[in-house]
Amino acid sequence: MVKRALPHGRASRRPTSAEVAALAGVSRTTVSLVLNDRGGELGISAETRARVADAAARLSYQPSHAARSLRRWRTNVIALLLYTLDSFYNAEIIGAAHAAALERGYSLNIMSAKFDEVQRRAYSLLSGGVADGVIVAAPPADFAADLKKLAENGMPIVVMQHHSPDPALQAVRVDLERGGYVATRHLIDLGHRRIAHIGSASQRLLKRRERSDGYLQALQDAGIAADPRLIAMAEPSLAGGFSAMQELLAQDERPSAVFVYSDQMAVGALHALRKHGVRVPEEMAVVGFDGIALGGFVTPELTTVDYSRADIGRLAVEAVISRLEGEAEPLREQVLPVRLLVRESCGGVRTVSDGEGA
Amino acid sequence: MVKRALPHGRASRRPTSAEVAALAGVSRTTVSLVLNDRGGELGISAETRARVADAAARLSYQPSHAARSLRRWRTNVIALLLYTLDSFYNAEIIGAAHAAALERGYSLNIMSAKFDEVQRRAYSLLSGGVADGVIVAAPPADFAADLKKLAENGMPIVVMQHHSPDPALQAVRVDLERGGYVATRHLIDLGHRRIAHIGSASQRLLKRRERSDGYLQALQDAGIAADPRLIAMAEPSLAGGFSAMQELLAQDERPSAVFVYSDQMAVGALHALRKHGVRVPEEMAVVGFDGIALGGFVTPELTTVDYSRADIGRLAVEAVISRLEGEAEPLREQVLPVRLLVRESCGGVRTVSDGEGA
DNA sequence: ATTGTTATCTAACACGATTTAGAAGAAGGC
DNA sequence: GCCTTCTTCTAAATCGTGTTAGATAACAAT
Repeated sequence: MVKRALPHGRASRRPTSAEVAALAGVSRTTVSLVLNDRGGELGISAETRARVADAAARLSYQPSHAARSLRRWRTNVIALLLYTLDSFYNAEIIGAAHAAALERGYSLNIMSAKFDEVQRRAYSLLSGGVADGVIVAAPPADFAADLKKLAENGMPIVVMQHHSPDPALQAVRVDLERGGYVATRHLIDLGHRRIAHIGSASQRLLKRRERSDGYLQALQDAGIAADPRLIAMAEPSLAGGFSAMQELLAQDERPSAVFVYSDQMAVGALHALRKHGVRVPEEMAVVGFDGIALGGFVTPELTTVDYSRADIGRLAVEAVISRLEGEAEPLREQVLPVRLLVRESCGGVRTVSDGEGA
Repeated sequence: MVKRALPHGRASRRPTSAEVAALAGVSRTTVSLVLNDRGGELGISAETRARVADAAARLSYQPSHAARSLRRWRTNVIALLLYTLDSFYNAEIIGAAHAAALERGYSLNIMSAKFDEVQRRAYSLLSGGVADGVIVAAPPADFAADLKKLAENGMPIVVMQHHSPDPALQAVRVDLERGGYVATRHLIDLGHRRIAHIGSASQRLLKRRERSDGYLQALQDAGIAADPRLIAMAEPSLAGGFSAMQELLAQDERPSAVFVYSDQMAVGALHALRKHGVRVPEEMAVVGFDGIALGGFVTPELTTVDYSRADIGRLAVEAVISRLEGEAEPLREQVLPVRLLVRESCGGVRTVSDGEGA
């Protein structure tokens, strides 16, 4: 055999199935059958199977991902598109998604989709077939249109946490409206009437404002008129929560309670309250959203709307895979429940909801 | 042309370069040359180029990632292996890395490498050629051995933040020893003698304990004997910092200051101090590490050792790409500086170091 | 001896792109 | 008219794998 010079841009030579075949003294077909565990049914003798497996191990052969997915039309990769990687809850979602994917023989490719340019790149990668399916958190309208195109080409796409922006996309979402409702209702039950809301400016891009809708509904059901001056929007970050709270505190007639879009913003808001000498919960009750670990490590400990991040990750992965393997009729939407986690910052009884406090 | 049934596991049909060629009335070769911007030099007329580009756009043609990387020996993907996705600073690293990669025409594939099984999977993916290069945060010894094999096969591998565990791997690291030294030295200069240290249990797996070494060196230089009872190790999390601090507070003779492995642990430690009624900084000075945003939103605001997360991400990506494109002799190691960011929790003067306080 | 059956393995094609080597035609110089 | 040169394009090989259709040999049944 002539040893050619290394072609083109290749730095080194990985072994191919042909080399394994040569070492084992069989054909490439046999190597492929054995290594894909189809040797038994297709009548490759146990002795040959062992010889092939041994040869592959000796060369530490690893099939080429590119060649395999070109031939198989399957990458066994699921893309996970996230907008922020700076939230504590993402780690739980990703961990559970990883475990679920691994169990079924898939890998996760996490992509950031924070900026427009990265979204365009993600779209071109995905339509180039870099993954078999996609899980995505709330996509803005223009990106959702791209994703819809992919879905129409047969790629399973699951929207995570939020409502699906389009019927072509499946959803594994959280009952955010109910979360907003329960949080606000809790504050009402504690006697508050002037209840403010800090929302996320990013919601402007989406059609629905799920948490805010729950807030407004709870006020309406209690016969309290919503006051637009009590609603502040800001970036969903620590700094955003901080500045939104400062805005609320600048008002003549301050609210006595506030429902905040996320725990992260709520931590920023708490810092603003301390800076202004406002005692929590005595002068201002605070309820956040998400149930992140950090909420238990601030003073006062943060009351929040909790839900299972792990279930989101796991169910989203399973939804993609069951579509890919055509196991069952896919569910168009799965809705996960929320629960109010009462700690210190709201001034209520310290429990884990489901209970019916005074 | 006969329309075949869709082969095998394929859900739908994406257009191929052959279809673009047919629509434009040219050969596949021409399509390839035009779409890869080699049409000019290789004498494809402007008129033909326009026709091909138009046909590709009309079909919204996207080259198959698998076929292209099979042929080119290049995926234009850089893998980014992270151990924790729950740290606030990761977002900055990833954001900067993304921007740098995009600018050079590469994409980032973020993989979690938190669990052994995921590490094995990551290794098999990488040796299957799923990416052209790898950026990884402190790999434990067994995984580092795998990475070394990849490096010896010619794959560029860059270790991020920490010392490289092996000379075969490049490093873009932070001067963690100096950070530990500066932080501890600051506490000494403020008059503290009993200075505790909360470290990360994960360091046990690594050869070096960089921050801790700086702490010990500073004590030694000041003629203070290190007291093993003043060193507590725990998981690098909020809860870990909380429990480590509780351990330190249980001692007969409490320290008057503590240098903590990370800001995240420090926030947990601050919560423990408040629970025990220990005033910060009056009764206990605290210095963290990393400079995450959260440190500015806790009470008291956290003094910390800061460094540029963005530079780490950017330089790591550039190191991988310059190896891939063979531009220059690669640097075996790049060391980024740290700076002490003095806020409230240490009781020192509020500045941004570089200054020489009293 | 022929035919059929079973067990085991292989030759050759296909996947979709890039690239090498060279073809076809026009233009120009003699 | 013949040779060279340039411009513009293409046929065919190639990357490493998976898969289809069929080869070969051994053995049994008739």
